[in-house]
Amino acid sequence: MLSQLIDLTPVEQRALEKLEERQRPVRRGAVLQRENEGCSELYILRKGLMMSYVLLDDGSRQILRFLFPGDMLGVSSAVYQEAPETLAALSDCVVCPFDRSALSDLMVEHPRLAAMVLVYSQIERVALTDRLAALGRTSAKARVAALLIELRNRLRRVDKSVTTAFTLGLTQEEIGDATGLTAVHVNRMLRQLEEEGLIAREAGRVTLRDERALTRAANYINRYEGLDLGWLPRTR
Amino acid sequence: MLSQLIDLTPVEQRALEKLEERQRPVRRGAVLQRENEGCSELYILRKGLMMSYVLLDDGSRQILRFLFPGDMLGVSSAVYQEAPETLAALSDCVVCPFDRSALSDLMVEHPRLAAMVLVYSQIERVALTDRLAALGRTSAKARVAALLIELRNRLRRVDKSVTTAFTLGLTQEEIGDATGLTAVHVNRMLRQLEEEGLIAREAGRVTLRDERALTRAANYINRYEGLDLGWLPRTR
DNA sequence: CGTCTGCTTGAGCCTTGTCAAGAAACGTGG
DNA sequence: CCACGTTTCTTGACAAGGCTCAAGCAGACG
Repeated sequence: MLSQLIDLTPVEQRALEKLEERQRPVRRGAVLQRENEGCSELYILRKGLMMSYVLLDDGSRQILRFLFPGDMLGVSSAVYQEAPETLAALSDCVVCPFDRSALSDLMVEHPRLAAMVLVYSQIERVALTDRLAALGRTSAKARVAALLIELRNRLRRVDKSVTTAFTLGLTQEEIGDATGLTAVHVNRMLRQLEEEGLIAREAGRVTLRDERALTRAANYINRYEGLDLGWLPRTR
Repeated sequence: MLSQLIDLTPVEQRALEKLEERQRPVRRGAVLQRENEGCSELYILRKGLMMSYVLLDDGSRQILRFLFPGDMLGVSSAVYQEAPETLAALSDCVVCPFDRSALSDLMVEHPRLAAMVLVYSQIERVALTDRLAALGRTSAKARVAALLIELRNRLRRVDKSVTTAFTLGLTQEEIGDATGLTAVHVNRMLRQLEEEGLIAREAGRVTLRDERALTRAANYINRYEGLDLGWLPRTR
């Protein structure tokens, strides 16, 4: 992920690889980090699909973000005594845990990587504000459409062969928890998108049939494009 | 802001002050940075209240964040060729503009300040996820209550004399654009909170009368507390 | 003094949620 | 490979929270 945005020097590459020295498998459904529990580790997701979520006290869940291979997990938790969100695996995953001190060392020794971590966290921030605007100001149909496009785009970053069809490894309840809807209503929206010819569905796979109309319905922006990183520090 | 979280060395303090060398007044209602326009400057807000928002293509607005003295503005815009959000002044303000390269220099020369910028952006991120959960999963009343508490808490960070009463310099339409509601419904919710004795209102001032009940109704968490910054790099 | 912006309130509607029940898919142990 | 239990999907009927439209009012400001 970090390495996809700029060309790294061999030294920087080695520093990043050092973060990924250790590997840990995580079973589907397992929780890597629980909200309100202490935790001083960060992770890089190597394989699989994860999510972060919070539980409200009426028991409802808000999924904050889906996490893909290459993503850095738990940065926000590292800043707090107790994790502000739960990290859970949606499929069998592999993560590379590393200590907060490793992040600290990285920032001292590789300012350009430090800047990249900041850039990365800003991309994530803007993606979150997009979702905030979606939940605050768009219809149920638009939110579901936006979720589908976003999932496809992020899958494509990992696997270039993904084009318009993909397996969405999510239940409709999970889609609802991400978009602020009920599972029942998600079902209705998917059906509606299907009836209108915007998507097709079969056996857990979704095909985006009219991407233009879908993007328009969703008012979606790909936040991994349009970056300007020319101002980053030079390599030491 | 950055300086409130940890003790800085004199050298670090001077580096921060350098960012605030220049000052620029911004009139109430003025726009400092417009969505989709180029922009290579960042700012530190010195005085006044600002907001960041996006406009959707049906013309509706989502306010993303309110900005208080000490906040760093435009970090996310610095990462993109075009600003992802608009920055506008809600009252007469003073900002200190500085160039992206100054941020870059800071990260090279003061790793601990670089880490603080990252910490700061993570606090903001978590506050955004709280709002995401509020919009996705809580009632109109809870959202309005959460906004009131958050405003009070952030005002108090700037001015310790603020306790339970404060002037909220927002129209009900702005509250609506922040909480994903219409101005009309915000009005009804404020009235309801008042009738239930949770708040009092007079002439633009709000008093939190039953903070415990309000916090419970809002399920609000103060994200400027509970930090753990022991792992930050040592000063060089 | 007139205009404009913001606040307030009511009536009716619409999007989304709730509840319920059956069908389909999935996973597991025998 | 089958049988069973469990999860997930689907659909309908109904309820409700929040939106729209509309109108009156109050205060700010030129």
